[in-house]
Amino acid sequence: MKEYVSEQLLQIINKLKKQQFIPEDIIPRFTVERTKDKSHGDFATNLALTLAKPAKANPRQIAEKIVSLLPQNGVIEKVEIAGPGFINFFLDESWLARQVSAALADPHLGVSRVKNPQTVVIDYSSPNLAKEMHVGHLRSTIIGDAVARTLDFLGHQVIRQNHVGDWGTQFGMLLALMEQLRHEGHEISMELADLENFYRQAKQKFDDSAEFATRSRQLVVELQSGNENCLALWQEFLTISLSHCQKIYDRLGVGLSPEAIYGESAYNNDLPLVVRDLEKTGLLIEDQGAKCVFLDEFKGQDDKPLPMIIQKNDGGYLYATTDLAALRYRQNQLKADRILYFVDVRQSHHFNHLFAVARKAGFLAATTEVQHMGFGTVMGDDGKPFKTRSGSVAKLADLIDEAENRARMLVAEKNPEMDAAELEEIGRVVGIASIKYADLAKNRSSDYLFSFDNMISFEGDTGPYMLYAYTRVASIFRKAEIDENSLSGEIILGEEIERELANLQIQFAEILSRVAERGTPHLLCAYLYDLASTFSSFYKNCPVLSAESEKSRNSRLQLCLLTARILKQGLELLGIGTLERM
RNA sequence: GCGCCAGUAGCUCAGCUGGAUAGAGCACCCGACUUCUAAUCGGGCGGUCGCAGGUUCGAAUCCUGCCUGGCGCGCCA
Repeated sequence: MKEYVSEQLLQIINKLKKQQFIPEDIIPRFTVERTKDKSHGDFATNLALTLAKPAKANPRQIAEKIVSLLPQNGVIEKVEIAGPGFINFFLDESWLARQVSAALADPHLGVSRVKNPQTVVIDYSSPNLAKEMHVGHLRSTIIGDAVARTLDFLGHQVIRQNHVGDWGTQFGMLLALMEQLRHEGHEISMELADLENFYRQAKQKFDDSAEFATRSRQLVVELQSGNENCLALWQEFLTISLSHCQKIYDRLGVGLSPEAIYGESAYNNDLPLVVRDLEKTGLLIEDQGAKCVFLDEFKGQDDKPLPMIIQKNDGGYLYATTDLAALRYRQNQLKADRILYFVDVRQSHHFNHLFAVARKAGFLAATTEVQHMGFGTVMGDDGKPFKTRSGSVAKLADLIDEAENRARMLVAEKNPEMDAAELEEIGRVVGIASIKYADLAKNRSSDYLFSFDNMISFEGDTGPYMLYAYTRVASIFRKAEIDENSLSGEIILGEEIERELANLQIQFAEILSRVAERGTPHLLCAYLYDLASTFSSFYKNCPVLSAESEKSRNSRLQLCLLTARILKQGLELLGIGTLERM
């Protein structure tokens, strides 16, 4: 209805131009916004204020003129002029009520699919397979996943790409260690159970033993030249490492499966083609033995253009080459209309550079959107990147364990009589919800402080609060023993809080499209929190099952039902599961 | 040195394309459970929006300068 109001105003602007009230060539930059203060109605526009200068008139008078030109309609019940010349719109209550009914009748909750679906490639998670997943992968994984789910829900064709680090020099020492251990008669899969430890061992040997280091380098060369034994060993390593990742994804409820895996090694054969294509465009320049691309827009020290090194002086390729190959593949093979990278914000320079080179080289169509959805660092209490108590990088598996344990203990405290199995299940869901909600609720691009105490607290704006709000609705329906599909009848918005709740419910669609556009799930979190807390007030003030009339009871049950559905759907888009009781 | 990002209540964070009296949560203080789960709700306390200029009818938001912190800057990813 925001669009509806904007539409009406645009027509009025045209009328004002015809009347020569304002000059023909003026394009007013006005906004229609939801108001913060209910006394200002549901929407407000600053149109009259922006027209004051071109019309050479008092904004309040202009506002009156605009209001007089507004057509009668069933959407807006009342219009007021306020302050310096704002126009406030009050939504018609019965219209609002009908919107609620319509959303309830729609399995898609009143959210329409986009008219022009895009093929959106989403690059997220992308862990380095040489090591275990750690806290640094958390944000990419869950924010990327939430955006992927949202785009999918809106009707886009989403292609998830897990650009795992499965290639490079570090694999030499890992393979060398595998080889050695096998030679000594160890069971490799056992040794790889703790990947982190395995990596440490390999690194240690690499640093300590010249012989081992030589063998490692040799294995890298063999691997890259396609030696079969070497590839088999490498494949074995990947299989185990990928299963570690999949375990984490499954625990976190992240929608990444082996199908999404398309790692660095997948582009090996494309790398020479990237060089070939770049040579054709004349962009490739040899500098100090390395093949580079220089763009004037990217300058380093001394105002000299910064190179993007495509091929090293020893013939080896770098991440820029792989990233270019990936862009090329996503454009040509996957037919992407839009490509999103959920990668640490510290790489923003690299991505800007990359995108510019790719455009210049013709790897990207002019219409293809490509965006680096950078995210900030997860910090510890000390304001430094989050570490464990022992000072090492926190493994995701350990983080999840701790969240689940803490959640289970708190749930047990609240429900001393709950049986172990249910406790386990609830602890699991609450623990994961806590981690994910705390992260997703923060603005993507800035750093944030990781705190178990804050996120698993059962008070305030937390994952557990959201889950709790949902269980309260669920319990009404359990108690009422009614089939939710049998509900019908008119929605009555008698109480202020009911009106507020309905008003929020019909905003779901516009929130989702903003999340999809900007890649910012925190907007959805804020919205759902708003919905949940408004529901809590409603729940307190408006008896549902014991409402004063059957009509009111029916109406309130429907408000409850829509709240529950939006909460469940919204949390699902965030990748957070719900519980029927807790 | 150059570039990017950040600085908002005691703490953690929102604040949309410049809009009305800068908002939440936590903490603290008061009040509310014979009634659908009090993991809740209502109220209070708390802010020179880093500083100084500028643009504007209007600036936390845009521009300039400065201060503080973080990050990045040729063959790692």
